[in-house]
Amino acid sequence: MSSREDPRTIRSREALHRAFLALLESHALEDVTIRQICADADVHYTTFFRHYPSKESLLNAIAAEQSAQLVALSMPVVETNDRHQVHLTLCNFINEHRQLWVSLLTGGAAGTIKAELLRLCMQPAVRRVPTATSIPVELIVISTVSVQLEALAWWLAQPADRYPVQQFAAMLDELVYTSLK
Amino acid sequence: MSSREDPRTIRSREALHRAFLALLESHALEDVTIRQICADADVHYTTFFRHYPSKESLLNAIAAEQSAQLVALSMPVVETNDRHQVHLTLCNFINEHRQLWVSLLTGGAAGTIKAELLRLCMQPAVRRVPTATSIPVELIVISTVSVQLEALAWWLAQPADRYPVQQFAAMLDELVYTSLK
DNA sequence: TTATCTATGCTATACTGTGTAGCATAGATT
DNA sequence: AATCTATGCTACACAGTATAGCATAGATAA
Repeated sequence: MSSREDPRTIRSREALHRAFLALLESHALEDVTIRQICADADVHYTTFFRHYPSKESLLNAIAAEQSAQLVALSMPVVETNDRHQVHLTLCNFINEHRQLWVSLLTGGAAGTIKAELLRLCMQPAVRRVPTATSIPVELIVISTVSVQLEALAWWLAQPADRYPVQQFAAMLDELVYTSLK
Repeated sequence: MSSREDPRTIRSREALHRAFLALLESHALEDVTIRQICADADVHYTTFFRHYPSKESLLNAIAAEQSAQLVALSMPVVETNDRHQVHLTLCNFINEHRQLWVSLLTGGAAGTIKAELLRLCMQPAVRRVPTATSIPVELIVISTVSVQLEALAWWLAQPADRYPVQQFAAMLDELVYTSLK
C-alpha cells in the first residue's frame, strides 16, 4: 500500500485550483461556471464532480487551505501581545500572495474566508481575550476579523505601491485599537 | 393623463417584495428562484421580468429602499455629534423592522445592503470626518459601516430578548469608538 | 355605460448550467 | 507484465432563466 496520492489526482486538483483562482480575479463567483473552470484547467467536466460536489466545495477547500496557513503564521505572533507585529506579519503574508488574496477577498469568496477565519479564531480568542468589557467575546472576534478583512480588501483594491506594508499595518493598528484594547 | 401608477402594477410589485422577503427569511439568496417568488406572490412568472430584469435587481430595489430610510433617519442625529443617540436611533429602527432586517442582513442580501449604505454614507462622511488620523476617510467609512452591519447581524441572530436595544447600542458605541474618535 | 388602453395570464420555445451513467483508455502501481 | 484506477468521452435527464405572441381581465377616460 501507498499513502501518497495518485499523481493524476494531484494534477487535476491543482489545475482546477489554478483555473478557479484565475477566473475569480476577473469574474464574480456566481458568474464562474464549472464548465469554464474545467475548460481553462483542461480537465474534463465530469472529472470535476469526481473531486468536488460543487463549485462552493472547491472554493471552501481553497479558502480553508489559505486560512489555515494565515492563522498558523499569526498565532505565534499573537502570543507575543504585540499587535503591530501581528498586523505586520499578516500584511506581509497577504502581500506576498497578493494575486491569490485579491481573488479570495474581492472575487466573491470573501464570505467563505471570513467564516473559516472566524471558526479558526473563535476558540483561541475565547481563551485569550480578557472580559474587561461587557461585550461578548464572540462579538469582539466577529468585529475584529471583519474589520481586518474589509480593510485588507480595500488595501488590495488600491494600486499595489500606494500604501506600503508598514504604513497599512499601522492603519490596521489604529482601526482595531478598541476591539483588542 | 395620470401620474399615479396602475394599481395592478403596484399590486404585483408589492406581492413580489413580500414573497421575496418571506423566502429570504428561511433560504439563502442563491437558493431562492424567481419561479418560487412568483408562485408565492401569486404573480405569473413572465410578469416578473416585466418589472425586474433579474432577482438581484429586485433585491437591489428593496435594499436601496430600506437603506435610504435608515440613512434619512440617522443623518439628522449624526449632526448632533452624539454617537450614542445615533446608535440608539439605528438600533430602534432595525428592531422595529426586525424580521425585514433579519432577511436583509442574514439572508444573503448583506452585500447589497453594505454597498448601498457605503454609497449613501461616503459623501456626507467626506464632508464631516476630520482628518485627525493618517487613515483615508474612505477606509474609515468602510470599516465603521462594516462593523456596524456585522454587529447588527450578530445581534439579530441572538434570541430577540437577549440583548435589549439600550444594551446593544452601548456595545456599538464601544466597538466603533476608535474609528469615529 | 361604452370605448380604449395596458398589465397580466397563458402557452410554447430556446438556451444554459448542473449532475449522473456507462464504457473505453491512458497512466500509475505492484 | 498484470492489475488497478483516474480520466476522457458520449449521452441523457433535469431545472432555472429569458423571450415571443396572443387572449383577457381590469383600469382609465369619454
